[in-house]
Amino acid sequence: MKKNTDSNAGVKEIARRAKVSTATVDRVIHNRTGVSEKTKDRINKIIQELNYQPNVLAQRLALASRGTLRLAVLLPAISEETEYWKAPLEGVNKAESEIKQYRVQIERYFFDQNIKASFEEQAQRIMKAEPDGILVSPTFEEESKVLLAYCSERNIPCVLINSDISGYDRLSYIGPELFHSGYLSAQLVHYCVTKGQKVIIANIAREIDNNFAILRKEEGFRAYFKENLSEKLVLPFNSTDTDYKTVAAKLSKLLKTEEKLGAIYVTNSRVSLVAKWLEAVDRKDVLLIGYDFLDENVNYLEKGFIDFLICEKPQEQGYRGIMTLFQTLVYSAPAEENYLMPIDIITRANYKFYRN
Amino acid sequence: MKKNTDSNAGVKEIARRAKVSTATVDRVIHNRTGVSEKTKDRINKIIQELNYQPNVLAQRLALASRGTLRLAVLLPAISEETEYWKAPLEGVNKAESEIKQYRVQIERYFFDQNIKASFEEQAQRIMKAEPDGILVSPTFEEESKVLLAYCSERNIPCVLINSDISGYDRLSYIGPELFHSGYLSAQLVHYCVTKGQKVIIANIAREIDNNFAILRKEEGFRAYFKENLSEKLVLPFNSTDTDYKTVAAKLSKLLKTEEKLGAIYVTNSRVSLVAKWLEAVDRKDVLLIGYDFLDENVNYLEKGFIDFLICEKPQEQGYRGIMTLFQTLVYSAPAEENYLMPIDIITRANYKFYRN
DNA sequence: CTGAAAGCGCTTACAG
DNA sequence: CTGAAAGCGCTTACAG
Repeated sequence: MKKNTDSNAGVKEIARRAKVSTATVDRVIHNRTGVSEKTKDRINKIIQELNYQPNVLAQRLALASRGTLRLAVLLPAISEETEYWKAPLEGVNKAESEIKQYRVQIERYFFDQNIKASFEEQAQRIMKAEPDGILVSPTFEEESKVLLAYCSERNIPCVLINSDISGYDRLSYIGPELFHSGYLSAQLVHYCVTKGQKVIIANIAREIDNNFAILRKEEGFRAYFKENLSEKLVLPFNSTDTDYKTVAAKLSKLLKTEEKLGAIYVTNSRVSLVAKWLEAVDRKDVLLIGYDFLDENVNYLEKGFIDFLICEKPQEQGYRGIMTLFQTLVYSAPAEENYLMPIDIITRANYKFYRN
Repeated sequence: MKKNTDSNAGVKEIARRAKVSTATVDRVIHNRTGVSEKTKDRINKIIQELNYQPNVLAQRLALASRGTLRLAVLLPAISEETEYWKAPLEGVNKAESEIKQYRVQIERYFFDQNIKASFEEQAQRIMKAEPDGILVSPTFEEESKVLLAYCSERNIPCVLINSDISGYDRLSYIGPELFHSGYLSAQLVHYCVTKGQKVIIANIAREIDNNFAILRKEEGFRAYFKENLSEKLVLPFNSTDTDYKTVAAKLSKLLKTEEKLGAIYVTNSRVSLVAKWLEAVDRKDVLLIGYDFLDENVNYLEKGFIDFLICEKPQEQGYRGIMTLFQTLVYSAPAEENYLMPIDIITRANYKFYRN
């Protein structure tokens, strides 16, 4: 077996040809100081000639002798209310198991989605811990900005997942493009309802007015109707109570005054509440669209009460977030500023093959 | 910085505790012969205690000193007829660039999808070359079986992508689950057409009767109609001519006798031919579903003549195929016998975010 | 059945 | 400004 053909020559070969040591070659490769212009040029020329590609394996292995990299992750806690956040965390775990060889340590912090102060508190803890990189789901805008400012100041890379904060320094945003997510849902509704049927857009969340994700999806949804049908067909439904009983009562009330109901679009993963209600009032004829590949939702998908689940790969968001931090910190690899997730459509017929 | 905490002790630490050399530890780890039961047990116990996890990096780096691994890939050539096969090849290329550090060499062989003999010929060339592993898209069943028999005999791992051959030894099948792909399409049609409308199922391919993929999708499609509507609504359309002119003429003829046409389901990537025809006869009202994220198809998706594209990640099939061979050959990692791809639904509203 | 030693390709602390 | 040597954690050919 040949080795050191041009295509896989290493630092040794370069050193030999340049009549220097591998240490000097290494210095040039990494643009470190302390090499005379003359030798630098000579070495660079040889690197060009050989089309040198570093062996990433060996690089990482050698790097392992350096200190541990500490990453902090700040995510909503998994609550009874929603298991959504399990998925990004699984993604983080998967990434961790892949890179733990390289002495990466991940510290996990959780906050209560409904309590602003808990976010603030955890953010403070992170800043005290001084990690090398941060992954955060910026549920609360103002409090997130504090964290982003801290990172910016100390040059700590910070990746946002699930929702973005504009106008602030961050390494990368990894998550859905919300407008088109709503727009797509409207398109599906359009395909499935008959002329003149009304559509409910249901926002079910503790906070709606500050919930950028919900508002943006609604915008996209309405934009489609404006372009292709009429906004008059869209009936708003808002509930800041998120328990089944209240939601069901409110929906029943709305139903009384509305006979030509064709579809309901729920702007988040609470779609199972509506599905439960549809089951209770025995209305399989109403098209129901909502979010996220959660057990309960899939359950109603199977039964036929949910027609479409929209899903934006939450697991991959966590996974890719960690990997992005890692690549940046270890190899100074450039990161995509906006990594938008695909908008997956899941039905009763294809959910068995879905991979988060 | 600590090292050798229990969680990242290596062979050295094991050797120290067992009072043997690392070579012996290595033998035990890899179940090699030539170690006395007694020391074997002792070492295994320590491995358990320390919850030893090998450092994959170091493993691979050390392995690099062994010979080159030679993989053969047999795929349809990219033709003017369809650019579909570009994607799996790109996946192969991506995998190659990730693992080329480990001295893996990939030899690519291409055959003409329409010429059985060309498949045979290339298969012969591969068998002469005696590669360590094979990735093949088994377009021609009988000829593929010859290749599979060869692999089986010599214990060469073989991965099939895109379509499967049952009853033969192979390491793994990576590709779509065709029945549900057809079934899902029927479900989408069901959502979108109104009562009593007819649906054309269009098979456009040189060979139809031997084309397992097409037949199986049709089965799934019909099964849905049988369960939920009626098979009588399904009109067959077959064309073994794949040029636009012939297809268009045939379609126009069929259209004359059929007034209540609601949708057309094309069982492969030739959907753009039908889209072109719909454009020519100005029938945007007909729902059109077909396969694959090809430029031309996406073009018609954008224009509104294609409504849904079904896509089964062809690029990932190639990528994962190579990775599976690699993992198996290098680490004796177990492979999933059937790795079924998700069935992605792409529309005008989400195609911009799709990632093959 | 077992071990000492060299090697995979790169990086670094130290000495000059 | 430069180099010799050790090290990352694992594997292997060779010697006994």
